[in-house]
This record gives sequence, C-alpha cells and structure tokens, in this order.
Amino acid sequence: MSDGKAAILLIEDEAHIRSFLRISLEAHGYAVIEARSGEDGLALAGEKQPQLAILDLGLPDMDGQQVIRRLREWSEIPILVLSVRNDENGKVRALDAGANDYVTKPAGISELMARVRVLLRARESGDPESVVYQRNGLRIDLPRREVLLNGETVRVTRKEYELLRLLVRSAGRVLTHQSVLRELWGPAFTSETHYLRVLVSGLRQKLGDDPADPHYIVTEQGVGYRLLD
Amino acid sequence: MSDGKAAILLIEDEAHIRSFLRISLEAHGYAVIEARSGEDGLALAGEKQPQLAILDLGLPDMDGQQVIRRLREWSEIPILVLSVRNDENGKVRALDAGANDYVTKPAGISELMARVRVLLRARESGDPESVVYQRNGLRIDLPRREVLLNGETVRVTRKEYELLRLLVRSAGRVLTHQSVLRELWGPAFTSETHYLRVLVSGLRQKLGDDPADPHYIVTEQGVGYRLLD
DNA sequence: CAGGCGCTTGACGGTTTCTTTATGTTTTTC
DNA sequence: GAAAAACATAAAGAAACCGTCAAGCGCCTG
Repeated sequence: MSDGKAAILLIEDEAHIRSFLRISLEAHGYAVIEARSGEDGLALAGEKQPQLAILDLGLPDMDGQQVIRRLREWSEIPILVLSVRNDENGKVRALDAGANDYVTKPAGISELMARVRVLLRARESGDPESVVYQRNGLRIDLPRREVLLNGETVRVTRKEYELLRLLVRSAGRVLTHQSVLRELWGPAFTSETHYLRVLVSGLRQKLGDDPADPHYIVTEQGVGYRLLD
Repeated sequence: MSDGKAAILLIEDEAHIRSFLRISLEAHGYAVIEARSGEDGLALAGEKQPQLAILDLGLPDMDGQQVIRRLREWSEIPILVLSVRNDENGKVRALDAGANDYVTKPAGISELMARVRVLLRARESGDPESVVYQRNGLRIDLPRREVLLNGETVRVTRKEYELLRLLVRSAGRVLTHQSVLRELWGPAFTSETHYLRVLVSGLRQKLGDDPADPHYIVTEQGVGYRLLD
C-alpha cells in the first residue's frame, strides 16, 4: 500500500456506535471516513477511495443489500458488514450480494479488528502466491495441488480439494453455503446443504479436525464455513 | 530480462478501459503496446515481441479463444485474459486454448498487477523446469532423450516419451487429463481420457510401477496424473 | 510383402468417489 | 425449557472413474 494509513469508510447511522468505532479504528492506526446514510456512504466511497468499508445493515434510508450492490457495480473494495444478532438471513444475503465478511453487532472490538486486518491483508497481497495455506500442522499448496498434514500427504478427493481451494482463497473470511454449492455443484444445487455437510465431515476426519474445537474449519451456524487464518 | 522495462501487449477494444490499463501499467514501469483488435494484436505480437499479453475476451472482430490459439501456434509468451464476471465457460475455454491466467473484469488493479508480476517472474526466472528427473532407479534425461531404469535403457514409444517429458517438466505438480490430451493429441481430443489410460498403463508396465502403490506416476482421480518428486 | 510396432478402440472388472438416507447431536428460537 | 432448525456422521447404494487385456488397423522396415 502506498501510505501507511489505510482509509476505512464507516457507514453507520447511530451516533454512539459510530464514534465508538471511529475511536477504536483510529487507535489502531486507520484513517476513518464517516457516513451517516447509505447515500452518503456511496458518495464518499467514490470521492475518497477508501481501502475498506464497514457497513451497518440496519440503515434507515436504504437496504443494506442495496448499498452493497450499488457499491459493487463499480468497486471491488472489501466490505465488512455489521449485523444484529439473529439476523442470519440478512448476513447471508449481504454476503451473497458481495460483502466479504460480517461481524455480529454486540461484538468484541478485537474480533472486528481481526476481521479488518484479514480483509486489508487479503487485498494487499492479492498475489496468487498467498495461495499456500499453512497453520498448525496443515499445509495446503494450491500451485502444487497438495495437502500435507505434519509432512504427510493427505489424500483428498476432487470435491474435497475444490472445497479446500475455495476455503484457502478466502482464508479467514466466511464462505456461504450458497457460494460453495454454486461453485462445486452448480447454481441448481444452492439449497442442497447436506451435500456440504457430508463433504466437510469427511474432510475434517482426514484432517483430524473436531467441529466442537476446530483447528482449521469453523462452522458458522446458518451461514457457512470459515478456514481459520 | 535484458532491459528493465518489460513490454506488455494490451489487446482491448474499449478505449476507456484501454487507457486506464495503459496508465496503470506504465505507472508500474512497464512499456505498453496497444492493440484494438485481435488481428492487430497478433500482428503486433509478432513485430514487437512483448514479454506478456493482456487479452480482453470480448473483442468485436475475433473470438478470444481464436486469438489465443493463433498466438500459441508460434509463441509461448504468457497470456493474461480479461473476462467478464460469471463467464466460467469463457475462462475455462480460454485457459484450455493456452491462456496462462485470467482476471475477472471489474477487478482491482492491484490484483491485476500482482498477476502480471507472477507471470513475468515465472518467465524470467526460467522457472527452473527440471530437465533431468531422477528418483529410485528411474532416470529420465530430456536433453539426451533417454530413459533409464536401474541403468538399463527402457524402450519407450514416441507418445510414451512425450508424456514422460510433460510429467518431468512439471514433476511434483499435477498434469490434468486435459492438458496432456491437448499436448499429445491436440485440442480436439481433450475428452478422450481413455487414450491416456492406455498410455499410462503401458508406461507403468515398462517402469515396473504399480498404480496402487506408485513409485513414479500417481493417479489423481478425476483430475490427472502426477510424477512423484 | 510379411512381420513388427505403435496407436486406436472396445470390453470388462475393480475401485474410488459421490449421492442419498438415516440417526443422533448441537444450537437456536420461542 | 421444549420444540424446531441446523449440523455431524455413518453407512449403503449408485455413478463415475480407472487399469488392463486384447483385437484391429495402418505404417514402416527389412
């Protein structure tokens, strides 16, 4: 990145949340641009060219999805969505509309910061080289099409590998059920979530991962899966 | 590279995209050669000998694949394809025709640059494609065009040798059925996986290799073959 | 021109992978 | 706290894929 300070666009109508987030973000060295409505947000995104947008889904003037879609018409900047608890539907639709990740609102600021870092990093090193995932004993090497667990190659099937590939390419971020199903089985299968469950189960077994205490693949209930970063 | 400036051929019909890309590329220190049509592009590729080509798939005068194929008849320069979103089919066919990478069009310029760097680097550092393979008792010497098993010459047919050559040059990585079929039999045969099975079977017999417990050639089910590294 | 060689093609059995069903568990919702 | 929804896993059946053998055909060579 050219300057040391990444600019973050914050689209949030409630004043106290806005100021809380601004302070937190600035404390972490980001420059913050504030918007109080969807329209404002879209305008500022064009003017200021921020590196990331944080968007509250519950805006008064516009539907969150609509903001995402309009932003996505001309921009690829990462969008982090804030949703209220129990709004599974909203999250999923936001992600499908083109958001990159979400945080459930009454949430720790540290989680939010972690997500911000992941999104900024992913953008920055857009290099198709960061396609080697490594964590704990697991190594997934996309160029070589190879999966190693503690040095041993793990035999994975085609579909298992395809899933891993998707997970690695968005490591740290959520993959919705829909998007995975669409990629692996085609657009007609986006509601056959049980295919996915069986696939993930098999994969976890091969990787020695436990869904209740995951080292690699985390279940995001009602939304999808995430590969730990 | 001989001079510091790599020359990039940009084949793009839409004027505003073209100038945007030219500016971005030049800002990163590349020399840009512009072409507005497929025919132009092919001609300039021959005249100017660029180090890389960026090709928009949606040209008015010629099918993108056709451009790639005609370029590939005599040139090995890396081709980066620009495709519109959701044109999976186009991407795949472009890659099969011989493109090296693709970027989905409304995409960040930083991602494009990253891919450009990767393609140029791979070319430049000659990607030390091995030419002599040695493992267990097997020695495959491409410059000498020789296959030895425990010191004994193994008589291999032309097609068998061609396959070995491909395997050696990407030892450790997977060769897809498609790519092998395209290289050995031509683009029209990319679905005749049966040819390959027979060929590999014969080769394994000559090398004393067992598909169930392979010392050299590993089957990647549904994908292709891999020469152990 | 006969024989050998290499390639193509078809057949078949065995294996792997994928789908589907069933059952129990965890998490969310009311 | 109970019902409902979502998830995990095992296992069986179906489909896809793979390896091998062998016959047929054309081409080259001796």
